Amino acid sequence: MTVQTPVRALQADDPGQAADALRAAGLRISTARRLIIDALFGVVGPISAARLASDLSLDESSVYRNLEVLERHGLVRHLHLGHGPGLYLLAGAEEAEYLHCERCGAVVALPPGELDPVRDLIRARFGYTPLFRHFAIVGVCSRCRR
Amino acid sequence: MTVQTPVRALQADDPGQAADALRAAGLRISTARRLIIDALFGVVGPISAARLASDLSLDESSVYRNLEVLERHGLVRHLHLGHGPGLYLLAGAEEAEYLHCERCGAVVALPPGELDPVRDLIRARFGYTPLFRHFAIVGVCSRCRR
DNA sequence: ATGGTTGCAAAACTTTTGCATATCT
DNA sequence: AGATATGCAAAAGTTTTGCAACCAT
Repeated sequence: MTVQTPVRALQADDPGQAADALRAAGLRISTARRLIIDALFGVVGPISAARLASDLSLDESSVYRNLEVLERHGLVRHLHLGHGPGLYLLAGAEEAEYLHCERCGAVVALPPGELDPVRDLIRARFGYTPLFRHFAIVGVCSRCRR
Repeated sequence: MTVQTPVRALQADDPGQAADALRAAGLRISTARRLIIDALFGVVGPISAARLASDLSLDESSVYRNLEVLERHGLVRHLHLGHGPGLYLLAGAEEAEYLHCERCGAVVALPPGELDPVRDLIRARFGYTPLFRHFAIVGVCSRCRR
């Protein structure tokens, strides 16, 4: 119901810029925070807090707290593919939206804009503007559909 | 990833029919089960297991187990509006799909078929068939969008 | 030095499971 | 009687919170 607004939308193309932006915002760059930032820049897709914690040997609570800070400052966002934990990824340029096959688990990241016709159609017909950014579109891919 | 298939799709227009159908399927009609069925027929929209348990003075585990049985037999389904607990409702004729405003919490139930053009558009462009039945479309309603 | 951060522990929240008892047929 | 369902307790999975110790600035 309540949507957190970023304190200020930071942006970064690499871990160094991210750290600088955070420092400029008055935040510290602890070892854990740097590890998490590096991991997010180094990983391919969205990743769970549990996996980050395990990969980086950090406490999950610390990972969640860091992700929350990074998210509040606009460097990170998270999404839900369906059931299971939230998945975190860098915010910014590539604001992909996701399709998720609930049969085989396949995930397709759509470049921004690809879903605009869908959004327009739903807005025109129902007066709702869907935000597929936070909750993926769940369905079945063509292969699983037989 | 795994989708439970109903043992056999039962159908019922009232609590009595539901009970008969369950009995015919070899299940018992306990007090708790009858209460839950009655409540689902008596309530307006989707309802959480916790609310059912509290309203009916039943244990939550019993409610979840009953809902799982009813769901497996095709009398009940559940959906997710976003964060928060799953919401249960009668399956059957009115297989509505839902729009959910994440600002104000408004929920709109769309009659079956209303989203078909959207489904077709997504299938045509991306080779995915969205199933908006289990995960609602989350977005902002026109009023909240200003 | 001081205040932000960390790990650990515990709790909150949703859902599942084990088990002994009670209930339905 | 016999199988099924119930309540209670506990656990699993995800996320949040309290707190003392620690570390970045």
